[in-house]
Amino acid sequence: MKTILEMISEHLSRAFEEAGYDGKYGRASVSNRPDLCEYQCNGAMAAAKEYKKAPIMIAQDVAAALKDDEAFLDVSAAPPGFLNLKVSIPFLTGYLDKMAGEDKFGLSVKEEPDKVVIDYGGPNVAKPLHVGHLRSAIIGESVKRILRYMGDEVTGDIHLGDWGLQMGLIMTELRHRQPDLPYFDDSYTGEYPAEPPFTLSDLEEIYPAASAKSKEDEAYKDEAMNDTFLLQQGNRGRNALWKHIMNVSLPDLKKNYDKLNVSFDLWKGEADARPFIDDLVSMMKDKGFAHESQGALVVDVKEESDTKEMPPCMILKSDGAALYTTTDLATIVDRRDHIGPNRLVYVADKRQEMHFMQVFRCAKKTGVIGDDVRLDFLGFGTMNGADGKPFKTREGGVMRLETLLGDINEEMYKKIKDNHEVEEEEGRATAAVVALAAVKYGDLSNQATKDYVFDIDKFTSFEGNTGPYILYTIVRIKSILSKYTEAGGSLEGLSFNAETGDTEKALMLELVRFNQVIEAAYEELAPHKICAYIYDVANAFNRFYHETRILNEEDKARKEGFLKLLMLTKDLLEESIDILGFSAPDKM
RNA sequence: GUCUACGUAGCUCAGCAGGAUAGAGCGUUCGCCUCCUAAGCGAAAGGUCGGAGGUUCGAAUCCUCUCGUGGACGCCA
Repeated sequence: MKTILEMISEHLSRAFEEAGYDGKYGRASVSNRPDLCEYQCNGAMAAAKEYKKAPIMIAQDVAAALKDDEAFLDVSAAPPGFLNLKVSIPFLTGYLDKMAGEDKFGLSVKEEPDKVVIDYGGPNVAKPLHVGHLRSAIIGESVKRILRYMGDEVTGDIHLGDWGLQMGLIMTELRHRQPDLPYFDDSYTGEYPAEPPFTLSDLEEIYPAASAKSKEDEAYKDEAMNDTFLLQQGNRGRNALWKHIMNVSLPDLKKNYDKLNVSFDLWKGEADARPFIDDLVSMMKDKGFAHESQGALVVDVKEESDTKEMPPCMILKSDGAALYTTTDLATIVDRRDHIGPNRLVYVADKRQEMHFMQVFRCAKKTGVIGDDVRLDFLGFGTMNGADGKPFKTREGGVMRLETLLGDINEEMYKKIKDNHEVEEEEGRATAAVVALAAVKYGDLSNQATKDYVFDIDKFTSFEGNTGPYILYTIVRIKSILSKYTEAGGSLEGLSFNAETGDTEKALMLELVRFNQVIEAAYEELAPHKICAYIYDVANAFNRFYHETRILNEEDKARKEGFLKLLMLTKDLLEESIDILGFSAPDKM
């Protein structure tokens, strides 16, 4: 169904035409002066030029044409040429009725859905998830859900970092520690042990140690690069070791993403792109796209319109090894052949923008992917601490995700316990739900592309524009509804009030915005628009709640009208937070 | 150096296909629980929208310049 603005615009367009003007000027928008009106149209001022007529005259003509329109309670022209509109209750409740009766509140889903692969998460195996991985997971998950909600067929792929220098670093460090392991003996032909030569916590300690050494010790780094190269060349021992690393690391990653309510359809990684690399490179050579430059194999991706230097896209390093552009391109081949998407969305740190621009251009230029496939890069900013610098623990180290979530869960649990008596188990479960909402909403309510401040104190205070505020609103509504049904009331067959109070109508006016908000969030891949919206809805509800005694209302029909409104508000908020990737408890 | 993003209240951020008095939250001050969860609601104070030009009837929003901050600029990912 159409958005409420589209419907109002249709009425306006008809009125413009009736008054002798072009209907294109009849575009409505939500009022920015709620004290004067609910919706407004500024078309008369734009039309003034074409018709060489004072805008106020045009506005008056249109207002006159709308005089008997039942959609409006009040239409007036205001200088210099605004059209101020108030909608009628039947028009509003008619729209709400349709919303309540239709799937997805009447959202017009895509008639021709796209087949989309969204690439997000991107954790490196063998490294614990830390706060830096939070954004890609949270934003990617929400964007995936937004795309799906609009009807697209979406595949989420975690795209593990499982094939780069980091693997070589781990192997090198391991070799230094345990030189006798058979994996490093190229003459060894027997079966390798089934048990990995390390535990998860070993791995988590090995990588940072190796990484630090490689930065100081040139020879050490060369060794790591050699191990990486051997791995990529199919060296038997290195590959057996690689399997161990994966087997130890993946279950832990899954566990952590589960806790975040983030899930992937595909757990592929850079390593899975490997089978496609050779053909890809040959093709680029054969067709003359790739050429040798400073020892490396590159594809030029400069374009006439470029205002800046655009370095060529590097396909192979001078030592012949593949690098991340190679695996990203090969991954596109994999996705093209096995999924056949017409859109690819990458959610990664915005510092990688140049890289993806090169990959996209190279893919299109070399025909790896057709021109009809849309390639999008959604870059997000850095998560900073309260001091405005990249987020660190108090000791200055990298904070593990588990630690962070654990801390917030604990704070949350205390808060719940202070609020009312709860069973330990129930309180803990609620705490986890609310804490996750706090973290996710805190991230998603900011524009993804900007850096944002991750302030633990702010997240544990839970006041104002926060996830817990949204949940609290939902919980309030749930509580009222369940009180009503427990007392024997039925929520079937209720209808909206034909006469409303101010805050009641204000809430209705928020609810009807749903469709256009979701569409905007979809178009711009902008979850923060949904956050801003549900915050407005929650505010409107809480104002209504504070001045309305719902269950004590004596007029039965009126009470039922309130309850109908509550149900729709609750459903809409719950569906919205589901799109954002979190959920509400029954109590808090 | 080149390119790029951003600069809005003390702090953290919305708003930007131009529109009428620039909005929230936190913090500060003051009210509101005999009533459906006070993680709430109401009110006050706080801004020359970095600066300067320009386009326009009208600019936080579009253009140019300028200052400041962050980021990216071929063998890491």
